[in-house]
Amino acid sequence: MKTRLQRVPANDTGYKLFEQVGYILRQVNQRHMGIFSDQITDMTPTQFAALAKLCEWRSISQNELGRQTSMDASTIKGVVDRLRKRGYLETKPDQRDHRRLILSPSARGERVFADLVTVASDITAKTLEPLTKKEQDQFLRLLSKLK
Amino acid sequence: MKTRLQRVPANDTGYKLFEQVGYILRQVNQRHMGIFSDQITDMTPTQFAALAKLCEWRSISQNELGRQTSMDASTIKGVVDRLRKRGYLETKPDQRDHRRLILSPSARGERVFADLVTVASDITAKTLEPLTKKEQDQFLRLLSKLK
DNA sequence: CGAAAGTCATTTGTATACAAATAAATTTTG
DNA sequence: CAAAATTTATTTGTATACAAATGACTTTCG
Repeated sequence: MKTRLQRVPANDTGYKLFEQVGYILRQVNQRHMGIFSDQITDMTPTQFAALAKLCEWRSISQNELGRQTSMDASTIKGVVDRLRKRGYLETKPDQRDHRRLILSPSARGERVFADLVTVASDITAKTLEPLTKKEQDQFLRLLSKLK
Repeated sequence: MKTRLQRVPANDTGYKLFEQVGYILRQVNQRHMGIFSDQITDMTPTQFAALAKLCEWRSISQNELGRQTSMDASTIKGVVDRLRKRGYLETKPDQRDHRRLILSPSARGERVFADLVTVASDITAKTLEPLTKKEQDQFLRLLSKLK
């Protein structure tokens, strides 16, 4: 049996890290992403969000897709590059506005997305599982106010 | 006046991205981190969490600090390296267990943390501002259940 | 019209975040 | 005790996430 490190904080600073909303948010997010990657192994939550919006819009510029999914220009670029590399979307230059890159889902992208919609709902359900149905509604209502 | 891109989704896939908890969580987290970096410019939320726990424990191994702050071994390593480089903490090898790296806050680290405690509470308050006091309690209670 | 301002996509740099592999040290077990 | 299992820290690789800078293009405004 080894001598263990101290198991109890030595110092009560009066600051409770565990009560800070940012810290709890981070943990909840970690748990959610764990559930996500258990159920969907070939795509990240961010990639899925981008693909979902793209399937909804059918045709959209890269930066606009970023705005629609709350990703800044450099983030959405990386996400789009990876989705393209895996054949989930196609790109073409905009003929009217030569700055823009127009994105569309590939047939494969649409198929994969359609197959994953149900799974995505399961993921949300599983994430909210610790709450009763009533609490879930309440939580989502309050959470949405904090966007 | 230029011809604008389509402003409305072309396709109703029946999938509501905006109702998925993971997506809203991400947005709330983004807003929170924005508030954080407005108020605390010389440290990230993650670095602050690590420093807070370190000031509480006074002396703790690197991986244990990671567990206490929900960061895996490689994440906490990077965070600790950056805090050390900025003089917020000191490291020394453990004499009893030669695998371990013992961390302690520097005098500067403790001073900076003490100064930031109030600001951190302001950040939490600001993050929760869209909710009434009653809703805030409710929200934190439900959020904590989802850790 | 033409200069100024704004937008789009890209690049670079920094900082989480986690998986997987590794080496060294320690603990557990047969 | 010695082999097996575990733990610790590190390294590598991939993927967000955002700030800041840039060049190309478009829009606005005087």
